[in-house]
Amino acid sequence: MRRMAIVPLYRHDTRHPQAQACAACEVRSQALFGALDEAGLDRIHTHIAGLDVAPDQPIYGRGEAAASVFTLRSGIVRFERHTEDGSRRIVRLAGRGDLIGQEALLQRPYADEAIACTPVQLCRIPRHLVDDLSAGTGSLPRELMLRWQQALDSAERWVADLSTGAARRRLLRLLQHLLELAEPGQPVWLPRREEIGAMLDITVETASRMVSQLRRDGVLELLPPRSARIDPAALARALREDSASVS
Amino acid sequence: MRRMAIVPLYRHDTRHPQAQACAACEVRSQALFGALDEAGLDRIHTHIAGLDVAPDQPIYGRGEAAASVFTLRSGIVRFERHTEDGSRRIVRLAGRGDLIGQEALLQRPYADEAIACTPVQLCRIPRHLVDDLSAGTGSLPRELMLRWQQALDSAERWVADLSTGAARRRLLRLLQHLLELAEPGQPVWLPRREEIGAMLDITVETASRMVSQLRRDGVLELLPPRSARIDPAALARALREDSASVS
DNA sequence: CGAGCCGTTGAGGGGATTCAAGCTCAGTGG
DNA sequence: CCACTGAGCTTGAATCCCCTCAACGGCTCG
Repeated sequence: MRRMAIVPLYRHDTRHPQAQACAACEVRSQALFGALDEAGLDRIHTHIAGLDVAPDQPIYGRGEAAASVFTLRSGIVRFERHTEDGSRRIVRLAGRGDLIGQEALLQRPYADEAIACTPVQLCRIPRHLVDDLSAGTGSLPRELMLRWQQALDSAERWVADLSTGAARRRLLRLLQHLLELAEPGQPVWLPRREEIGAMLDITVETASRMVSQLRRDGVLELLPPRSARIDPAALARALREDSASVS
Repeated sequence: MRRMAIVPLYRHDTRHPQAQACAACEVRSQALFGALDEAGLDRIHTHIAGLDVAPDQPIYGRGEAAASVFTLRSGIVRFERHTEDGSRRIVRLAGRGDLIGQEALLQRPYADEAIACTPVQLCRIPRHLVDDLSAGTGSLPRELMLRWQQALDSAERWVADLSTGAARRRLLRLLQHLLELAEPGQPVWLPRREEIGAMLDITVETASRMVSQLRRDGVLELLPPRSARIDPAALARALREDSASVS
């Protein structure tokens, strides 16, 4: 049901292996433990598990007892909620360097369902490890609050940008967002039409029509297995024209 | 433009007046400084300003340099964002006991525009006061993270509940939300139709039609100056029937 | 009392949904 | 090798919900 294989991390002799692995981490500068100095890293004696999660596999579920937070090393994760009538809505995305499942630090159950959109690599950080490091006088608490603020900002942007206006504009904004999440130069991940529907609260048919239309408009070029090349200039132009027609 | 009159707070001789005022605060149990014990309160030597803000008056604006956080003692506050094309969207509400403007603690500009919906009473807490109190070994940092998580949850619910589905259902969900924000037994605050529009991304006309319809259905009873009595049972029934018709 | 804001209601048009059919493509098994 | 299948995507046609435009009444306030 869930793939949580523990992958081997880089090891070294002179310092604690976990500290070595974290010091060598390619997202350390943006990730949570970027806040730790070398001495702080050396205090990491708890095992941090590296996980790979395949697309559409859950990382955790809403309501589950939360014992760990995760740093997203690569890939894209979506957060879903279900409404009482059974329909589902994607409320936010997370990308490289983001911290997810922070509820764990408060001994709260996870608030959303977190599911991998693309192949995902993450680091599972046990709650007590963060607790121990926070107890000191370091900058970790502030760093954590910063992540929370980032998540809050992301959720509010989801309301203002992706849940407002006509379907075409919502899709254009989504493309902008996906462009930011993608590795520079690489093609962007393009969600399934059904996923686009759950993100923008539109039907698969409408999502399909809008994507096709943007393809014809030269904003988008489909690269069949769930990705696309986006022309940023054409995207910006489309957004401008769209605004103009309204006002 | 903004009313920020400093109202006198209760004073006493034996302890620092601010500690006295906070200890006597009627929302202390839910508010931020509820986390402080008596000793902690005694360390509050900085002046905390009590403010009254009239409806539709801003508390702070997006992008403003943020020097203070606020505890909402009574009333309802809305958070707004503007999209590039000029339209505005309400992305979240805050009620009694909520902490607002937490970005200030991170030395970040305010992320949204915060505006009073009803007459609002709040406590303005300077950033350094929180910094000083956090430096100790108290539970304040954890308490702050809890507020952030609450805000995040509120924003995500805004996406899942108030930005999803048909207009009627969105309004029903909004009424539920307003019911939770109201003082028990008191009539709920009913936003202007234009505000309902900005909350649910519908037009004033649609908002008006839906409100009138719910009034005829007995869910709602208008109490003209911006408030209403809601029949919780009828509301629940309406939501159930609405779900049934979809599935 | 007129001006302006707010709320309501109607009529018409447009955009999204619904229902339906057909397409591509990967995987499976004869 | 190729029919068969099912999932995902696309497109069309009809319907419906919401938006747009418009007019009007109640209310407050200068």
